Amino acid sequence: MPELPEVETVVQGLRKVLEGAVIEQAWVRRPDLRLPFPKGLAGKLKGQTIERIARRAKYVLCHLSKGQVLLIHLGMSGRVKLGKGAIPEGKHAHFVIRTDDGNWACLEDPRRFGAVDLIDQALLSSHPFLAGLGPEPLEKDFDGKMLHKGLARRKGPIKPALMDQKLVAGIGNIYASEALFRAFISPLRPCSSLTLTECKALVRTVKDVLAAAIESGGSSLRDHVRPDGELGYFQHHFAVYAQEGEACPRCRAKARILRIVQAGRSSFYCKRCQR
DNA sequence: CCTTGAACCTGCGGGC
DNA sequence: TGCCCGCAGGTTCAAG
Repeated sequence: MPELPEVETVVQGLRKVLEGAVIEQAWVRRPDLRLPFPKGLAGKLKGQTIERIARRAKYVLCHLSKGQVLLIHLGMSGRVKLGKGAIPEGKHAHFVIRTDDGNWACLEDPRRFGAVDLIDQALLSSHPFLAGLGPEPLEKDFDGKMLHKGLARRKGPIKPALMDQKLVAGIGNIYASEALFRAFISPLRPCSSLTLTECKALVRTVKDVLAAAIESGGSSLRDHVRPDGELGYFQHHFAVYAQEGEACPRCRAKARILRIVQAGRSSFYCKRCQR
């Protein structure tokens, strides 16, 4: 499910219910996600207060009272559900915590590309998942100048580069296509050919599309629901993603949305509007 | 270094 | 109905 907007939506949902609560019990049902669960995780979580929940790129970071951080990555198909009362038993309910006020949070992940780790706060930024991540796209340090410099000596096309978490962290397959469409830039354009003006425009559209998606509660495709069970609805605003064969929303009937494969992922664009 | 492609795993929808 | 194929929001590792 999750690119930055979806993860941000998850974080916002979890905050309301979990921040300030004490973990009364935790269960690891199936430990073999992409990264094996840390040994003794359930026991280590028991009794800790969830002080603050944050996001870095596509990672959920639950800061705990003993100076530790519970890191959650949702992979491709992960979701977090919240509830009260009976603990969920589903086949893909791999990890559950229950708080002292009777709420539970459950990580479900059919494809098991997700990961959970528990790390000391002091070691957070050097954790293998987080070290080397580029700037947050919604922060000020992601700007046209920085992007232009970052692209200057890259060889390949812009679209896979936008998804490179070392360049800028949090953009995935949906929002890369959407941001490029809004900036009228072809996904095939060589990175080094983008002018500073185009980089500024692209930074603007990346920020705009991510902010708009967060505002809409993220995109609900196959798996993604918000922790409260509500659906995000940004998928109804896709201009190009998964719109192959549809009329381009900008030039209308004059061109249809194309699907191509780049670095093994689908890209969607309008050949007429994006140069 | 940099880039691409395959691999990880399950589920769903389409075509036959 | 059932089977086979392609496809899916991410990351990482090997190979070129």
